[in-house]
Amino acid sequence: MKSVSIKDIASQVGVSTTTVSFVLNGKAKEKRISEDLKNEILRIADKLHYRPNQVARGLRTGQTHTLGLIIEDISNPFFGNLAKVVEEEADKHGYSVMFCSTENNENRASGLLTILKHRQMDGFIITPTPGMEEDIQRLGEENRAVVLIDRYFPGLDTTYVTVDNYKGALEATNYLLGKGYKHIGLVTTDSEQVQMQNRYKGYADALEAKGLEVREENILRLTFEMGHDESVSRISGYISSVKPEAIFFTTNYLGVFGLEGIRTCGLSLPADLGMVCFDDHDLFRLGRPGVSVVAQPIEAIARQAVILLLDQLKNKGVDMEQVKLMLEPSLIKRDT
Amino acid sequence: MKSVSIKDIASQVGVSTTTVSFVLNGKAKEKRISEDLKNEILRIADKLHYRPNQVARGLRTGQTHTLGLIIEDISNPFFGNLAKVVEEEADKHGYSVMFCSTENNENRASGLLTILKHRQMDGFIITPTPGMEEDIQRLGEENRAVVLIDRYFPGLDTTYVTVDNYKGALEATNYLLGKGYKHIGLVTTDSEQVQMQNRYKGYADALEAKGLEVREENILRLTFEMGHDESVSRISGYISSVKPEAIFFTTNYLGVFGLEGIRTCGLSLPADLGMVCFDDHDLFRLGRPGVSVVAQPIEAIARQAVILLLDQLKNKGVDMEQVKLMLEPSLIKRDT
DNA sequence: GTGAAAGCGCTAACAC
DNA sequence: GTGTTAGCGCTTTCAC
Repeated sequence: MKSVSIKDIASQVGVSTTTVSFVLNGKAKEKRISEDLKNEILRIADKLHYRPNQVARGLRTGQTHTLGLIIEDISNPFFGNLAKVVEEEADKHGYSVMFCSTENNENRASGLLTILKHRQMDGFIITPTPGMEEDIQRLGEENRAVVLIDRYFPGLDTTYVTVDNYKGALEATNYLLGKGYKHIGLVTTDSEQVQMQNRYKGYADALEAKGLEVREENILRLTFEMGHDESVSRISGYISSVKPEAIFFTTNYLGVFGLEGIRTCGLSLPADLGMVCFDDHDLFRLGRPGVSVVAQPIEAIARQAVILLLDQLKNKGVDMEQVKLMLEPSLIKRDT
Repeated sequence: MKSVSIKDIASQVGVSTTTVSFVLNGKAKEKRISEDLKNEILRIADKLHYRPNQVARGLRTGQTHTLGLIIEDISNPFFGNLAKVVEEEADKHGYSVMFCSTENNENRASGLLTILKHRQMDGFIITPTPGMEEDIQRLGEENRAVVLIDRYFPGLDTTYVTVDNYKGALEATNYLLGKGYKHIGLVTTDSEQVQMQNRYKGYADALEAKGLEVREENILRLTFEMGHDESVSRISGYISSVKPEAIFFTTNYLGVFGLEGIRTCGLSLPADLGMVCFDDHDLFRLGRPGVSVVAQPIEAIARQAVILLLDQLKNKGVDMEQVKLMLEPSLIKRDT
C-alpha cells in the first residue's frame, strides 16, 4: 500500500518537494526551472510510476474532480443510458462519477445528497425528487455547481436540461387521435413534478383541441412505491373498467407494466387498444407489435448536462446565468 | 462554501479540536470526557450542522469509504441492476460507489482502474475484461480489497462471485434438445473468458451427451466492438446459411440482437426456430412470444460481492482465504 | 531558479 | 480529563 509520493521523487532527485510539484504541475517554465532538472524529475517520476494521491490533492485544492450523479433508478434503462454517457463525458475531462438512486424517495435523496456533499463533489447532476426543492435551492446558495436533468422546479432559477415534455405528449396524443381513437386514457404517476405536469397538459390540450372532454376517471395515477405487482393489477383493473380505446403512458416503466396489464386483460395491441409511451425501451422497439413512443435524446441530455456542469466549474465565482435547455423529443411511430 | 469544521466547534465550545474529535468519533467514554462537555460539544456540532469533511478524513485515515465498481456497461440492464444493488448495499454500510463502464475494452479498463486506484478507493468490484489478468494480480499484490463478479481468471487466486455458467448452459441446451431440436446453433462472443468458455462447454457437452456433433460452422462468434447493425446482420446471415432449428445465445445483448436478426430473416418464434438466452431481459420476459432464458440471481450476486468486499476491508491485514462463490442460475421456460 | 514552511480538515500518540 | 502537536500528501506563498 505504501505508494510513491512526491517526497520519494524529491529525495531521489535530491531536490525539494516544491520543485517536484512545480514540474509535475507543468509550471516548470513559469517557475523557470532548468530543463535538465525538469527532465530528471520527470524521468524519476516515471520510473517510480508516480501518480498523485487525488485525495490529498483534493484536500489541498478543494477540487476532487468528482461529480455526483443522483438519479431516480440506475436499473431503469433510461437512467442507465444517461449514466453511461455522463460517465463517458466526465471521464474525457478528467472527472469521475459517484452515483446514487433515489427511488424517487425524498428522504433518501436528501440523505444521499448530504453524503455526496461531504464527500466534496465538485458538482452535481440531479433528477430531483418531489420535495427536493429546498435542497436544490440550498445547493445554489452554497454556490455549488448543479445541473438538473429530466425535471426541474419552475420556481427555482437553476440550470437544467430537459425535453419539451408538453410537445412530446401533445404529439403522442395527436398521433392517437389521428388514428381515430377518441376515448384515450392516460396512465401516469401521482407526481406533481413539472415533467409529469407537462405530459399531462400535452395530453389534455390535445384532447380539448379536438373538442374532447378530459375526464378524471380516464386517468390512472400510480405511485412509484407501488411496485410491480400492484401497478400491473391496477392497470388491468383500470382497463377493464374504463375500457379506453387507446392509452398514453407517461413514462417507460409504466408502459412496461402496461403491456403486462393489457395482456392480463386478454387484449392485444393494436387490434384492441392503441398505445403510445413516453420514453423508448428495447421492449417497445423490438417487441411485437412495436410500441410507438416519444423518445428522448438521451445522449444529448447527458452530454449537455456534463458540459454545462463543467462550464460552471470553470467559471467558479463568476456570476453566471442559469442555462435552461429544452431539447426536442421525437415521436417514433411503430405498430400501435 | 466555507463549511463548518471541527475547529469552529472547538472554538465555540472553548475546547481543543482533539476533544471534539474524540466526542464526534464516539470515544468520549474511552477517553473519559465528562458527560456535560460531551453533550455540549454534540449540541454545538448539531447547531452548526457540522458534518466531517470526508476528503480530509480520508487523507488522514487512509479510508475513503468509497468502492470502485468497474463493469462492462452500465446501460446493459444486467449491469444496471447489479449496480443498483451494489450501491444500495454499500450505502447501508456507509460506503459510496464510483462506477465506470469498460466497454469490454482492456485499455480503457486498465486506465479506469488506475484512476480509481489513485482516488484511493477502499475496494473494488470488477467484471474484468480479457487481458486484465495482470492488473487484477497487481491489485492483490498491493493488498487491495477486490471481488470479481460475473467472471474471473482461473489462474488467479482471487475472491469472486459468479454463477454456474456451465450448468446454466447445459440446462438451456438440454431444454432445447428436450423439445426435439437437433440442429442447435450457438451465438456467442469471441471472448476467451471463463464465463463464456463454460457456457460454450455446457452447450457442447449437452450436444455430445446426445451423440450430436459440435460443429464449428454452427457457432457464430461476435465481438463486442461490432456494434448493433453489424451484429444483427451477421446473425441474420448466419441463420440464413446455417439454418439452425434452435439457437442458444450466450448473453442478453446477443439475444436482443438475435431477435432482430430472426425477424430480418422473416422467421418467427417458436414456429420456425427455438431459442434460449443466457441472462433475462424485459424483452424476453414480456415480449411475445416469451423467450426462455437462463436467469442469474442478480441481487444475490451484487449483495454477496459487497459483503465479501466489506469483509476483506474489515479484516485488512489478516491473511484471508479467497472466497469463490458460484451461485445457481435458473432456467425460465417461456414460449420458445 | 530553488527551497522552507504553512496549511487544507482531520485523527491520534503522547503530554500534562 | 483535556490539550499539544505531528502528520496524512499535496500545493503555493514567500524568502533567498
